[in-house]
Amino acid sequence: MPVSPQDRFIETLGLISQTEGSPRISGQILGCLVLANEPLSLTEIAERLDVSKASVSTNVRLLEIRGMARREAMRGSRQDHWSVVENPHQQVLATLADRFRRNADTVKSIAADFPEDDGGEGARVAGFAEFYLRSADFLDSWAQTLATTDQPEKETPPHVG
Amino acid sequence: MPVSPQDRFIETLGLISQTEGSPRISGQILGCLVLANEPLSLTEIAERLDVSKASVSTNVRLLEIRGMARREAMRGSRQDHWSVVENPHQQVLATLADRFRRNADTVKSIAADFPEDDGGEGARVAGFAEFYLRSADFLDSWAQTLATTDQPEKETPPHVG
DNA sequence: AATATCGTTCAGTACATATTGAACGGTACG
DNA sequence: CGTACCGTTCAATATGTACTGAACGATATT
Repeated sequence: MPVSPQDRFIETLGLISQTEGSPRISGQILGCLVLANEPLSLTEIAERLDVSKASVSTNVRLLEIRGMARREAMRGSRQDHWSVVENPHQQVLATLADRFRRNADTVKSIAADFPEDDGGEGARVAGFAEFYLRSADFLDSWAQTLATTDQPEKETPPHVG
Repeated sequence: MPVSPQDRFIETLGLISQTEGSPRISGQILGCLVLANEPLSLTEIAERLDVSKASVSTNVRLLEIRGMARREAMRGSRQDHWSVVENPHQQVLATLADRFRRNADTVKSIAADFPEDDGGEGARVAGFAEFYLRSADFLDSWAQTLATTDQPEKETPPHVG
């Protein structure tokens, strides 16, 4: 009994998610939404993945925080429905950039506490901070690239904002 | 009793490492090596961080695999000594690029298994694969940037190789 | 206003893995 | 050839957290 391409995609995204330090389920949910191409209810997702609704509730909101999923109200239904945003990766890169920027701030303030005659310790720490800062900038420009390049694949540019 | 900037730097790198899904100790070791600016023995690292030598052994080799640390033989000592490489971040970015490339391959092969009349499912999956592939390229170019820009900060370009 | 239908929260469990102490193998020294 | 010194490996433990079932609160319908 070979597994379907759909299941393999979902499972793969779950594994990738886990490798990157996120809950496996969040990746699986993402795959689910990508395949569906239409808003899915919390119950539908839970049944599709065979997990509890509590997990779906928690993790779909995690995706929302990361800017990858969006909650939508469906006409004629009291249930919340969820779908992927236009450029899910763009959003997650921006989030990642924020994290790097925070890292930069933290390390930079530490670097400032080193005395002058520290034999270069403070300078090396500051170098780390600079890396995080430049990384954040780089990630942002990358996200920008995705925004412009992925757009044409949609037939109707949504002109968001 | 305020903690020293050194300790805060080490602890911060440990936290960041943990956030990114790696063992905390590996980040702490990295911080240790950065501050030291000279090769440190396994025992020295273990005592500095107050952790077991077993952990240091395992995690310093993890840093080695990621290309951030290098094992060095010190004249007159039977002990292995460890130091950070010139551009630790450059190496880790390249490693990350490899991972993305593997993700791209995996997802791409899954996308190929979708039938023609799948309502666009296969195309969306392929879009994911393309993102991973382009991400890998982006990471590589980023690493390249670091290689050229970080070099001047050293007074004597080591001319490794 | 009462009831039903949601989504969320919370305590508890299960699970993965980071970390450790002790045993092991290998290599240089006497 | 035995001994001491390293680094690694392995089984066991500790720790963090993903996940679940059940209780809760809120909202819409009747």
